[in-house]
Amino acid sequence: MQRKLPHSNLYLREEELRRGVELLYFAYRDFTRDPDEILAESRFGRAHHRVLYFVGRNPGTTVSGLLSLLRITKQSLSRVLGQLVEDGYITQESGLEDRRQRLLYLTEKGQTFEKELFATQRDRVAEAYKRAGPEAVAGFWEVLLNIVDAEERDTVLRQIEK
Amino acid sequence: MQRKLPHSNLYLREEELRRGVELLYFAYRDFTRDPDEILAESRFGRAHHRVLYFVGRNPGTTVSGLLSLLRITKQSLSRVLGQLVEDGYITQESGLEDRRQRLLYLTEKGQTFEKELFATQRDRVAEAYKRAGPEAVAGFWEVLLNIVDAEERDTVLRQIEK
DNA sequence: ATATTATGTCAACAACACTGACATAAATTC
DNA sequence: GAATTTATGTCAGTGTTGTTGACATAATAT
Repeated sequence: MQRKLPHSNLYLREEELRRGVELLYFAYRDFTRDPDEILAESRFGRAHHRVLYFVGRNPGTTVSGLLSLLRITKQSLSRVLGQLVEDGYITQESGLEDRRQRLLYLTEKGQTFEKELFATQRDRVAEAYKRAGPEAVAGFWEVLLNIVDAEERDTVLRQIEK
Repeated sequence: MQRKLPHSNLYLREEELRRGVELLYFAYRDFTRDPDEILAESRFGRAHHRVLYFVGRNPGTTVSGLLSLLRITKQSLSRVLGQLVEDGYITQESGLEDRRQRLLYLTEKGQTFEKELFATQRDRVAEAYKRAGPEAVAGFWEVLLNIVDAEERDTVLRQIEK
C-alpha cells in the first residue's frame, strides 16, 4: 500500500487535471493489452471481447440492450455478433413475451473463452487493488462513476451492482 | 461529495473486480466522447488527439519518444504526424546534439486546437473530482497508477509529475 | 388496417492499427 | 576510414472496428 503519488489540497488545478487525464489514458492502454494479445491469436478483436463480456454479465440481454451499453451502431454490432454466433460462442433465443427480440447467451465455449479473457484483467485489477488498499479503491470507483455521463450513471450503477 | 457506491471490505472478490473493469470501460467510453465529437468535424481522429496532447505536454519530444509513450508502430504514427505537420499543427526541428532527431512542437494553431480538445476532458474530470472529493481523487490516482504495467510506472510517474 | 419496433442485411467508406520491406542520413564503433 | 547501428521516413498490403444510408421482415402496438 505504498503512496508514490504526490498529494495536494489544490486538487482542481491544471496539474491535477492533467494527471487524471494521463493516468486514465495509460491505465486504459495497458488494461486492454492482455486480452488484446489473446484475441490476436484468433480472428477476433476488442469488439468481440466487449460483446462476450456484456453478454456473459447480462445473460438473456437483447440486441438493443447491448447496443445501448456499447453505444455503437447496429451494423457494427451485427458483424461482430454474427461472427460470435457463427463460431458457437453465443446463442440467440426468441423472446418469450416479445418474439421479435433475440435473447443472447454465452455457450459453454463462450463462457470458457470469456473467462480466459477476463482472467487477465481480473489479475491486473486485483493486484492494483491490493497495492492501493481499500480506501483508494473506493475513491477509484467514486471518481470513475462521476466521469461517466451524468445521464448514464444510473444505468452504470445498475450494471455494476448486479 | 456523495457516496453512491456500495462499500465493502472484501474488496478483492469477483464483484469488486468486475466493478473496476466495468467502471473503467464506461468511464473511458464517455471520457473520449467529447473530443471525438470535435475531431469528427475535421479530418482528424483520436490518434491525432493523442499526438497533439503529448507533443503539447512534452515540447521538443522526439518521434521515438512519442512512439514509446503511445506504444504504436512508427508507420501508424507517421501517417498521423505527417497530417498534423502538413496542416500546420506541429513543427519539426532537427535535434541540436543529434541531427537525426526530429524535435516536435505545437504551433500556435496546434496549441489552440489542443486546448479546445483538452477543455472538454478537463471539465469532465474537474467535475468528477469536485463531486468525489480530494480523498477519492488520491485513491483514483493510486489505483490507476497500479493498473499501469509495472515496468511503465516510473515512466508514467515522470510524465504526470512534470 | 396502419404504424411502429426489433432486428437484420447490403454496400461503401474512413480511421487506425498491424506486418514487412526498403531507404537515407547521421552517429557510433571497430 | 570503413562498417555498423540508430532515428526517421516511406511504400504497399491487410484487418478490425467504427460510420452512414437504404432497404427488408416479422411481430407488436395503435
